[in-house]
Amino acid sequence: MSSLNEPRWLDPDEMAAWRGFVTASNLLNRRLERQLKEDCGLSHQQYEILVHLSAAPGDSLRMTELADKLVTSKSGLTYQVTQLERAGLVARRSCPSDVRGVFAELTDQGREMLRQAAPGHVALVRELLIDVLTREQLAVLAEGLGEVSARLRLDETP
Amino acid sequence: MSSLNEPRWLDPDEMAAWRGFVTASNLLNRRLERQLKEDCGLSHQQYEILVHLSAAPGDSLRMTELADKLVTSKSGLTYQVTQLERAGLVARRSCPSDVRGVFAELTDQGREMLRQAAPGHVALVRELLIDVLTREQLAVLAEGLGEVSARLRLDETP
DNA sequence: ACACCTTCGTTCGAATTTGAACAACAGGAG
DNA sequence: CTCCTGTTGTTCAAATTCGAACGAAGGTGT
Repeated sequence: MSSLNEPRWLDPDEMAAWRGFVTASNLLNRRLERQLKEDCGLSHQQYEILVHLSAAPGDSLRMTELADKLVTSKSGLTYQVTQLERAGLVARRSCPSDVRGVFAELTDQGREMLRQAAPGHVALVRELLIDVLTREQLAVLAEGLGEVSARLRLDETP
Repeated sequence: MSSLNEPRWLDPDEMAAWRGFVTASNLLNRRLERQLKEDCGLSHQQYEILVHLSAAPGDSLRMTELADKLVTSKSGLTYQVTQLERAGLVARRSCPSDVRGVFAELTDQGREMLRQAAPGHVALVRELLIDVLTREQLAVLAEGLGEVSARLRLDETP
């Protein structure tokens, strides 16, 4: 009876995992944000845009595709791409096969900015997360959170 | 030579862990945000404020202490507590031992809101994260990210 | 060709977040 | 006591975020 009406609360271990996840995520974001801003005047989100573009064929991606990779809203991406465009790091290019489509493309200046920003960022990610964990912990994290992400992606657009 | 100038980039396993962490975090936040907003009109941040208050002795915490637990800025907390105060879920109380101090205290209405909101929230956290992972994965996550959080806390205020 | 439904990216207003600046106070060294 | 340094919470302007609404275009079935 009670098991049907009462929710299954988190036991101490589960709670520790959940709180650890939330707290680590917040603290990390905060720290990376600060470092990137001071170091090269970029927000973490802007940095990630550059990263995803540089990893894409032709250093360019459709707006929607990029928004999906970043896990952000379309309007949020529109805003940030506009900012990066003003800074000369990204350019918009219209899509040949679809008049509605817009490509965000990394400029030479954007590539150079990324080349300059990446080392410090990666070093910090390493110091704060990667090098704190063992190889086994990293593997578990990758597999577990990969699965979590995959399932979340599926629920999004069924 | 090059090892001194070239940063240690992330190998595929490390990258998978890092991307998994960032992506899962974003997707989860997004999803929880949506659910809480629809379900009871609260943001995730506001919900967490209620949670931390209800877990504190006397259902109340100093503003600074609460901001630390939430991992947010003091000004951000001031804003959100004001919102919750307007909604009648939280009340401000001045501190007896320190004139500058302000306690945020959970009201009866706030307790009731939390009682109503918690089941749905916990169920979703379970569905999207906890129940997706094995007991071992959860343990690794708790320990690993707990350590990451602990180290980040130390750097914050040296 | 036509209606119909979906997709694309942007715009808009509202809500939120942040860091810096601030005033008021606490606490300790001298 | 008196300066000096650090803390506390708020205010402020600026930047960012989101969802809903939108116009425009793609794609499909008839």
